[in-house]
Amino acid sequence: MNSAELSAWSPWTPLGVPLNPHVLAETLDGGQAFRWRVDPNGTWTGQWADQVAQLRLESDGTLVGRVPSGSTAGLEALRAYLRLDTDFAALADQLPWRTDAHLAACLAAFPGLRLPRQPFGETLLCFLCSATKQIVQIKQMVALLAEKYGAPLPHADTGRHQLPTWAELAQIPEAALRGCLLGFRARYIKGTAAYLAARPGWLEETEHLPYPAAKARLMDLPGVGEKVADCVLLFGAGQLEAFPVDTWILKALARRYGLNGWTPAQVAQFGRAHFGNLAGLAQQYLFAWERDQPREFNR
DNA sequence: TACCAGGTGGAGT
DNA sequence: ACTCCACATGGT
Repeated sequence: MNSAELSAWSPWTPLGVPLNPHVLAETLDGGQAFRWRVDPNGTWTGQWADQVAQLRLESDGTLVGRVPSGSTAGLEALRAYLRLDTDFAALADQLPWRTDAHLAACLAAFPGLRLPRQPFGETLLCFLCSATKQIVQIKQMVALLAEKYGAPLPHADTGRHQLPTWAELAQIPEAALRGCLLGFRARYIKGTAAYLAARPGWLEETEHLPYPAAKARLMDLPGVGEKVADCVLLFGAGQLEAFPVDTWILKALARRYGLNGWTPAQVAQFGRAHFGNLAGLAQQYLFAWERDQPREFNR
């Protein structure tokens, strides 16, 4: 990054939430979002919609952020993205950690973990890319989609792009999508783009439906099953009751709760019953903790 | 080299 | 309703 780029940012602004580096990394780069990168100095740069922002931790643990200097609405967009008006510590305190020692350990391991509110359509796109892929690989696919097919960002320093909109995706041949390392997921994305193109307003309506109705509608999309629908609603619509069951959650519940051999549907039902209406928040702690275990204890 | 990855959809029981 | 498996491709 050169000095001209540096001067294009607003001053660093305290955001009022204490964090540690581990939790910040888990929040931005732990499988919720796929468009944040950290430089060797510990400064994170991330993008969503037509926004770009930077985050870093002061030595006292204060989270500070900045946005492009010409972007007047940028700081408010960053606050909304991070849900700074939501007290996640208070929400976590409502989880049944007092009677669940493992959950208590997960909460203690990631103090201040939050669930950013990502753009709904982008969240759908990212999790359509996610099937049987590692997080680093999902990031790569998403980066290629933005680079090759997304509009340049306003206020951007060199080379930053938005993700392509669903209308734009509908115009891209499936073979071209496969050029973004999407593999068989290209067909799902193409099919979803066609479905949405034929139904103006469908996605916006779905975003604001109650959880069960929204989930049912999302599952009409090709490539969207229970898990992807729950991720889209948890990370892209703020539906904290959504409880995505992926391979890590299957492992976590088998090992830490004795649910060996349970199917994803059974685990999902257990999650709702045991963790309650904030099950999705509990899920994120369990997911983070499980992935954090040393490999030799984690296969 | 095998096995795994923030799964889904379709075919065959 | 449940089980099995193809689907692409890179990481570990």
